[in-house]
Amino acid sequence: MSTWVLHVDLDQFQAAVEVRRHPELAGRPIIVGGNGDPAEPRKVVTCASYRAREFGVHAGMPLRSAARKCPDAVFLPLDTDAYDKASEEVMGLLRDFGYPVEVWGWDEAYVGADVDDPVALAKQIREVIAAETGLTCSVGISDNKQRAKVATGFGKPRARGNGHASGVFMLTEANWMTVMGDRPVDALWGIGPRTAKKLAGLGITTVADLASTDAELLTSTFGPTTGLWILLLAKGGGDTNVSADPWVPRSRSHVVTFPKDLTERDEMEASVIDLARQTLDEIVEQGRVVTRVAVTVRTKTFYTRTKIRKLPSASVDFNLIKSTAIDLLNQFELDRPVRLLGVRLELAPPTGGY
DNA sequence: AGAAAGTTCGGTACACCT
DNA sequence: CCGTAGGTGTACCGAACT
Repeated sequence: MSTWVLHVDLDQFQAAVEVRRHPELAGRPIIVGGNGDPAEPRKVVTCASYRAREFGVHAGMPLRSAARKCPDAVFLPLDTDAYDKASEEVMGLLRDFGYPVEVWGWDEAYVGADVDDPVALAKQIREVIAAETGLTCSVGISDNKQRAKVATGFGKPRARGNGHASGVFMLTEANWMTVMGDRPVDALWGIGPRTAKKLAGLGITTVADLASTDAELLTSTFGPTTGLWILLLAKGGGDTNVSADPWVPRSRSHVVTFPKDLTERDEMEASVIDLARQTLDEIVEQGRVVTRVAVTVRTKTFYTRTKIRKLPSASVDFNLIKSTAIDLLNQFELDRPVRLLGVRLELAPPTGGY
């Protein structure tokens, strides 16, 4: 009996939730993002349905670009409450299987299970979620989280050929190098464009290249932790622990991108105060306390910097947090138009009892 | 006295998801 | 040449402090 890690990932989550409550939209290209206005600048696609992706639309793309590529799409605003609720439905069903469930955002979770037939379990999970919620998901199976997540990608509808695939893919020691060896390093979970570029500078471009690289070279380039970690990832290793403990947020933040850049300091201060107020209200509601305050500024030129300050002691005092945030804001030059402002509150660990 | 070594803090880079 | 959101987390580095 082995311990398996299943990665459950809902397909085109936000678009699927929208179709579920607006069945007449089924089959149409759907683009969820911003306030649902495709003409709105400075907003991006949060989720494109598979139908919309056929037009080259994908998450992170400016809404206006998406509108150009797919003018007939249905554009919808984000409805976070609806996604929260749908996510909870799914996570509840997953927990009902009786295995530890580690929730990873709205539409993903890891399930740790000691079973003889993880494929059968994966199929059951897909069936139950589809039957109970009308939402579809893909499941990746492995013995650690990173490899399971990579596996899910091969189970996704786009990766499936003409209706033959099950939405389940298993990736283990047995097929890891065969499947992954020739793929670029950024196919690994945790290696993005920057790290891939740095690796390319060392002549390392594929997963097999990376897996056979000398640990010494990697640690001297990426530091002791990251160097060994990416080597482990390339060999198919990863984090094997699935924890059902509830997630405890370390911070809470909000940023706002202005429709038009701000040039007046008064406006900037007002915005930072708003953000601080909103963020503080949310963390107070959750019974949390602030330890550090950070302010982010992004200028017209996309130059983005954060300044951060520790409070003398943990606090929920709005006046203190407000004045700290304004101090931080005033540490910036602020001589160029400001595109975005953000406030992040870092939180003390929750105190034990009640 | 001075070096060494650990801890805290501010700041940055980068990663992930939609 | 155009346009590039929002949210959260970890790693690392240098300087200050101990």
